[in-house]
Amino acid sequence: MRVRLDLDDTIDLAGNPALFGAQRRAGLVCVQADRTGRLTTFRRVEGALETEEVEFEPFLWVKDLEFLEHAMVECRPEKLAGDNDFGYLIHFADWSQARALSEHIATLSGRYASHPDSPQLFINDLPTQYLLATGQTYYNKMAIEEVHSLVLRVYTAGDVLADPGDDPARIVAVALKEGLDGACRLLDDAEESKLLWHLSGSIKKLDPDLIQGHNLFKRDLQRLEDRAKLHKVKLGWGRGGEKLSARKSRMVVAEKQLDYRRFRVAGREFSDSWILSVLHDVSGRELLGYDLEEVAGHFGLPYGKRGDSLEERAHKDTAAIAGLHRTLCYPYFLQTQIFPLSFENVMLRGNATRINHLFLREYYRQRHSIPSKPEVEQFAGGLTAQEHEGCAYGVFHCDVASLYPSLIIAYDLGPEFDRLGIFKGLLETLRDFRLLTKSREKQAKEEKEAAFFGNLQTTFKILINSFYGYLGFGQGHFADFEKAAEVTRGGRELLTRMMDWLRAEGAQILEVDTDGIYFVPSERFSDEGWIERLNQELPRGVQVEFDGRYPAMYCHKMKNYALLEEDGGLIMRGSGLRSRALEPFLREFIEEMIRSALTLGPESHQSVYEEFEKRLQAGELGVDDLAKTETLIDSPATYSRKISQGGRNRAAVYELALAAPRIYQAGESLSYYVTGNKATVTAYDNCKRVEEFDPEHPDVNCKYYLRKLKQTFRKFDPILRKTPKRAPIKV
DNA sequence: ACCTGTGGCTGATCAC
DNA sequence: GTGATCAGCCAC
Repeated sequence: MRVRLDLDDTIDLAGNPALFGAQRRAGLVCVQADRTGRLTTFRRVEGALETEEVEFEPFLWVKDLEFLEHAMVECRPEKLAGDNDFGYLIHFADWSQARALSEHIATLSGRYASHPDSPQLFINDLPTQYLLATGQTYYNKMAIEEVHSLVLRVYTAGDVLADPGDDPARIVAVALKEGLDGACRLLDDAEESKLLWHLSGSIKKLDPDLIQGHNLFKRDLQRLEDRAKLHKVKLGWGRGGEKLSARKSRMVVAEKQLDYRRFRVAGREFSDSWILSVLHDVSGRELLGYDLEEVAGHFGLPYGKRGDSLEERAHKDTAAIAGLHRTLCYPYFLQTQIFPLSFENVMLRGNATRINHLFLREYYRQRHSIPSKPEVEQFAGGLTAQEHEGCAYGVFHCDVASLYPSLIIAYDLGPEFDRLGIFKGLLETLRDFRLLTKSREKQAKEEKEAAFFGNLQTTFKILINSFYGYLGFGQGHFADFEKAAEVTRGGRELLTRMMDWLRAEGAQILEVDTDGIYFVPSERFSDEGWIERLNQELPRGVQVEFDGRYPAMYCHKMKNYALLEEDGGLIMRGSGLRSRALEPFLREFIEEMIRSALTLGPESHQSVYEEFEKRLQAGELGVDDLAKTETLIDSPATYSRKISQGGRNRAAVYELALAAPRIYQAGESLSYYVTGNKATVTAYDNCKRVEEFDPEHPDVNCKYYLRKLKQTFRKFDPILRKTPKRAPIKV
């Protein structure tokens, strides 16, 4: 019996319109709007594509009707329930009327549509409006393989070993691969314009719903557009032959701001595993760069090398890209069945924005008024504490399961203006579904089934954890900073009570951060019952779990520690211990010192220092070990502007990016080493990119790195020598 | 026209 | 040298 791997057969979707949308029609793979505002939907039914022109009335929310008076727009206002600020919903016969009124209101009020105090709430994207108003979502009742996807990879003369006289930007080949299992085909016409023409023809013939690539937006599509422009060739990739187009866009991922040109084509979606890798690495923080080689290598996928033949390389690369997408897209594929957003938008927009759309959809459905965005306020976060410095032995770790979601549910900390009260309900439903999918994952007999439920479980977890963040999200209509502050305050109080209880039981607390505590137990922790005794002291609705034990721990600073595992593994935490910006040899040095101190005893790390010093002096450390790798947070142009305005200090990465032969963009990283022959040099004046290193004429500043090594040793040495006040308890 | 949050450590630079 | 500040990175 075939197990259908889709959401609809797993959980009660019909009973949860706020979470899954009110209409679960199957197979939607794209919603497209043409310039005049006509809407077309594309569906996969039994593998075939069904195209349908649909009728739809666009809409706009407003605070009051005064702006309608002199607007020459045909529309139908509707009074909404409740007393929230956006009390009217305006319906229009077509998109141009909706846009006209939005612009009219913007002009009259002097506030652009997305301004925090704007009197209008306008979703400036017709397909999104359609999904939101109809309660439909993409990919319903579909398995991920049923979405017709096409991997695309462009190769230029610069990528391959071409004639020196050849233009490195010339496209020599484009590789295409249908889905995970399709064959790779290579378009390699010698005449570039013919190649581009063949490519458009192939895309039309293969008719993919989704075009996948690695660095698709900044690399492949940009290259294609540049060359198409040069040859005056049209890239008519749309389902009706429409041209590829692009607009400037920006994405914020953790501290990085990514500027890119967002390409789009009618009737199809784009997916870029470069962007997905950056998003993935926010939690993993293991990748030094996001090129295909690095990312594919990280996920254990073979990829093409420069020396390979073009066929070989294209074959491997497209397979790696398809594999990357299967892994990285899955949670987004599932989320696309939840949110009223296209697959592209689900990938490219943040968690809190997505949750905002859930609210808007349900309030639209129930014809209820919507609150204005709140005033942004600062609020306190989680509790952190360090009560021990140095080494400790026989360490326990306990933490509160889903701390913030539990507090929100236990104390009903939903947004004040959520008059329909859907916030808590959504959270409870998600929590229940997560438990369900977790158990289905465990029961699964096939690998595919386990992967499906695993991904579903992860998806629910991500969503659950985003709800707290939404409360403190200034752009969310239902954000509530007071409630966000209550949640964190509840968390701090709970942690404080746990710490008090542990101390009273004779434990020595080491490190505390937000929802978990590392401590050295007393003899009263020798039986498993202690966790229950602790839970009895805590409020209902929160659950503390025993998360693990470690033979030894090194406490360096708050949020900076190392854990020695039973099997000898060493877990490093914190920017001071594992930052990617640390030179690899220093990372290794720090790790070795800590390992030595924890396993062989304090003072043993002295010999690690001596060994590294010797290796450095003997020139045994290569430039890759010494080089620093840093990310350009701003674009080099932004950096230059800040420098000229005196807003920031100079930094080596940016100076090198500016001096480099190619253009660097925000979000890219660069490796460099320090040159010169004095121990103290200004890095940004004495640095070189690793690519520029010439082994024939090594110019690494050995004195500079020896000094860094010594400084690092001096910083760690006194802390590594510290041992606990008392001997560990045998438990 | 886009954007989940707060807390904490460290290195580089600069003003003194 | 020292302290302040910024930028970058990381924990949760």
